[in-house]
Amino acid sequence: MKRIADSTIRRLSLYLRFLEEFEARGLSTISSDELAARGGTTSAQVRKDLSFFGSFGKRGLGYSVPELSSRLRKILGLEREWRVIIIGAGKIGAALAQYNGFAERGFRITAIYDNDPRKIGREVDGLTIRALECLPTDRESYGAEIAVIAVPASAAQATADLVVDAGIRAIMSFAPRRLTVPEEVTVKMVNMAMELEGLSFALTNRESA
Amino acid sequence: MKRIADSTIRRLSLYLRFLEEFEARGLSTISSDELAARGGTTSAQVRKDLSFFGSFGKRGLGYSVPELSSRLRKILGLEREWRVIIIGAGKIGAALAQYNGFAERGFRITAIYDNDPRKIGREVDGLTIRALECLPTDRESYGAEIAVIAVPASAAQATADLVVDAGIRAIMSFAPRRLTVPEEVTVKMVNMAMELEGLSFALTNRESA
DNA sequence: ACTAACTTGTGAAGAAATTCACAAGCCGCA
DNA sequence: TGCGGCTTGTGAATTTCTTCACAAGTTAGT
Repeated sequence: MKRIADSTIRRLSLYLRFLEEFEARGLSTISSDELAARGGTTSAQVRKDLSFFGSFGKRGLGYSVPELSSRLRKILGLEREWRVIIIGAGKIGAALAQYNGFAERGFRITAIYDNDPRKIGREVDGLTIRALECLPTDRESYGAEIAVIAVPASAAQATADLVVDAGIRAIMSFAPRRLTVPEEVTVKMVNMAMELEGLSFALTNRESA
Repeated sequence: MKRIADSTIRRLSLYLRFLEEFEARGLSTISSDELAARGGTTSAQVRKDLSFFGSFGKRGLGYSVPELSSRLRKILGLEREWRVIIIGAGKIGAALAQYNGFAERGFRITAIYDNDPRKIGREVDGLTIRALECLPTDRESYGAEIAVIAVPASAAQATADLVVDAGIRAIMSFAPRRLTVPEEVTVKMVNMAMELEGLSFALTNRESA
């Protein structure tokens, strides 16, 4: 399969959301134009995005909402549950552990780790914070596929090494630092301070026309 | 000024982080190659990114760490403090209010709003949750420039309209939905469930070569 | 002053992503 | 069956972003 752009996947994920809303409202078909309007893109973009994976629509009619959403779920790998562990029980880690939005979309948080002795043993939303050293052995029982790294930037690489050793192949990192990982491991960086700086830039350099 | 790509700004923000680390370690110069290595990009990319704003380096030598970081701060508009209000005191909103990372980078959270009567009046990290209706009048006193929208998707657009009316021109939204705003308003969407779905896709469609 | 070793800044080339534009197909109706 | 209205799927054109490659400039050493 030809390599699919990141931006395409992001949009598919967005389309899926809209389809689910349409599904909930009982609508049965939708056109690329309607999907595009919701997602802030163009109908050609929607069709191109979908075309990488097949032809799901009917000319003259549009897409069947249940069918397309089921196809997208399949493409995105959302027909199964994914187990997620969180490393770092600080503000971000704890907030993520408590956030319901993940479970709703099939990402179940199965464990949270920290290396601060004062935090270990405490509970966050029903999960006991575990010692980071336990991760390699715990992994057998939890069998998680995804790790969220929410540790200070200085510890991020070591943490990444650890989870990679534990067999995890997907990382979402909140540390503003490139992680060096084997090729088969996928890393997504999320950094809200960076997003805010983007807004700061926009506010500062707004066209003064 | 020619339009600057979003990805460029994101990288500048990242470079600035590395520069600050270098600064803290007392290093005085850095080459585009070193910056690139940290950021997971190429030296040509670094130089091109910087070239949109001027020539900050010395051929043969590299960049002065203090000078470049000061330049970047200026470009990104980080020489001043920005006031941020948070709309929505749910899990995400509350977590953001408590998170120190923003204040450290010059984004001061000045107010948090919700429309749930049970939440109004409660405290989050020293801030009292205020009624959403108060936003238009409060604005005078707070004079915030940036709004973080952390409300359910169904309320996102109405919330956006409200903050735009209040004169805010920069929005960071956690709702997976396109917000329709006047041209002069900048919106950044952040959605962690979407990021996780990107990982799900990667795990599912990993090359089986 | 000259050379060797570096590194920047930048047009030009190349790659990637987006948009255009239209043939092909579907539906409903007469 | 044929026609009109609509929407998809997709090569081609276009725009945007990244990488290449090298002249120009800097420093250090002799």
